[in-house]
Amino acid sequence: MDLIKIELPDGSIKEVESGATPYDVALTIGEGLARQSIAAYSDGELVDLNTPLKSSGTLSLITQNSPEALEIVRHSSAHLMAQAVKDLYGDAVQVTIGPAIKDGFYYDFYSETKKFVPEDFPVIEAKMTELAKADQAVLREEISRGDAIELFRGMGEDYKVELIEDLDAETVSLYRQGDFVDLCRGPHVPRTGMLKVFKLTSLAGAYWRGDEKNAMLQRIYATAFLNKKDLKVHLNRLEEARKRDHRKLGKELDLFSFSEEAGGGLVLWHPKGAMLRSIIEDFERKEHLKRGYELVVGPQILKTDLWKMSGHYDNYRENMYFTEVDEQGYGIKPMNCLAHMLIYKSKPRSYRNLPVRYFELGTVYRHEKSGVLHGLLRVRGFTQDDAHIICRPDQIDAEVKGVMNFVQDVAGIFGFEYVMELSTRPEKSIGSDADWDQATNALRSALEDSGLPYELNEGDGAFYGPKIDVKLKDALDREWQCATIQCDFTLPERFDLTYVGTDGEKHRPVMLHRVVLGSIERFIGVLIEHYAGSFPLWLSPVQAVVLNVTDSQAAYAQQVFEQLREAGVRVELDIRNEKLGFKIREAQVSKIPYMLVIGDREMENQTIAPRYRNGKNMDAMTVSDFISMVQTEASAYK
RNA sequence: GCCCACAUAGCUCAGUCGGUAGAGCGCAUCCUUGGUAAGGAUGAGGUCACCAGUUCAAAUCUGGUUGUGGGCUCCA
Repeated sequence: MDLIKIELPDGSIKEVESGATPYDVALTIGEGLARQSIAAYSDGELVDLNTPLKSSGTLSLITQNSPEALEIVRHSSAHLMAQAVKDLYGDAVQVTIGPAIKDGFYYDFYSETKKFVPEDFPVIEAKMTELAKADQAVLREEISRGDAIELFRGMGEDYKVELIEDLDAETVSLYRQGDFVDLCRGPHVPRTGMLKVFKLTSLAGAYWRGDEKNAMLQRIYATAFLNKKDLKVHLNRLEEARKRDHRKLGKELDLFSFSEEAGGGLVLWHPKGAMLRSIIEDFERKEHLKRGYELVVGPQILKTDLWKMSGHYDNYRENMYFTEVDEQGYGIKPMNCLAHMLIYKSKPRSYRNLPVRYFELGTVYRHEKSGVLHGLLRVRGFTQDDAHIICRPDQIDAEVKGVMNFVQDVAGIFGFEYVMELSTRPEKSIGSDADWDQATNALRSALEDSGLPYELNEGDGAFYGPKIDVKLKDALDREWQCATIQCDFTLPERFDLTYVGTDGEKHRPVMLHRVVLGSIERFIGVLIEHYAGSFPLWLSPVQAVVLNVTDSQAAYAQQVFEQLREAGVRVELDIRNEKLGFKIREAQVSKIPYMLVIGDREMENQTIAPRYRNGKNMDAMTVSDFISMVQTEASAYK
């Protein structure tokens, strides 16, 4: 037998016989390590623990402590689940795909007869446990593409056949455990006995290959961990996240509601929610004016012909609401750009006056598919902090950077972490290569200048131009697009926007569509979850509540309340005939930052005794001292 | 829009086998005047989401509609 040299991460070299596996190598170091190992990197490539090593090279073992371990375990758990399902339901169910995902894994099944229900979960879990306890070896096998097609066709697994038919490779790899076989790249745990902690979580429909024209598959979501403790931590985290859910908090804090009578996806803002909105809108106007934007306001409906001219009628009609009066058709605006262009067009423009930056808190209506509505995060009527920057091509760069800085400033104030994505030219697109290059480079260089990481979504741009998307996460870590910057060459063309250049000729400007918060509704949804309902003082709809200890201080409490309200503090008065503890509790539960307690002592000294919502009592102070404290704190966005 | 599930008092939820409904909180009234997270008593409040159907009888079974939740597709 030939000997090969295997270099380990610590630099040491093991000599083993050719054909030895990573498991064998692990054994030479220690039995414990071998037991702990899940897979390995051989020359940088992920391989199974029982893959024969044919030549000298590097080897790095993936143990339970490695970051990759969980993903492999979950992927193997997906196979185990598929095996269990096939064992239980046989030919009635076809397997398709089952990857590991963040927080777990899923497997998609096709069946005409078997409808999975949550009651099946314990049955499937029990079968999985049984199969795992059997501790079957998980074996990799490589066969030719043709043989694989024949094999899966013989088994009646049409979806697997389709997958293999679309593969380029000469050979494909299969994984077998017991009598279950699945097409898979691997790697997997060496034995099913290594899968110990798993839990089926939910059931969902999913289109085959993510295309709504294809068959609807049944997806079972599940999760798996290396030990029970990690599973428990994960379940606790989900529990905590549910407490932050903006839909739950929105009801508890009386911020907003939806009504079946009004219609799905249409928000009813209650006084406290409307106050929060209004605070954010005031903030927005101020910040935009500071940055050279001008406020504009367009109409809520515009003639249908205009939507035809813009291309929305052809490309976006499904999402629009239309109305007709006096035989004239109107479209309710799903976007704000049209009015802004009409304002631009209302008079001749010179290169000297560019860029123009039109800002509007524009309320739009979009007919979103019923299944996608989600609290405030996906609605049908919403207000965008929308602006259109119409500029010369040579100004794109500076304008994009300006918007990026704006976005970063605002994210800093709210304390958000975010993910950025650059989406480039899709296959179906319009405009010249030069335009696309220039716009894409402008966006890219703004991203590079920010020094922050971003993802590249090749070919994911709008048909009219590339874009940067900024995504924020909700309590459950789902990403929601908020800010976006899009370059557009099409609409200026379609609307024949022009400016007179230095040469006295007409030129075509470029338009940037951009939002900073995105939609006020969505932003507030994310904001509620971000702060778990405990808004900083400057955002709190109610900043303070005046509480009297007994009826005898009611008149003084009333006087303090009025003094605060006049000073612009958002304050409430609670002089109900209740014990102080009760009132404190209510204020605490509604997450009001300051509780101002007034008893005989305070009335005597003409002071108030503030209690912060973290439970800390402050020394008594005069009302005017409290007012200036609140003003200082709020103006610093605290 | 598609798949699965769900819809009972203002809120959170119970309601067994088909025999027309309960709790806690909240609300109202009264008692209590109490110093930092729930004082006590009494009372009001429900076309069981909506529309059909099965049945002597439907909150309960069946179908449809609307809405909601988790996904898929799509998107701020």
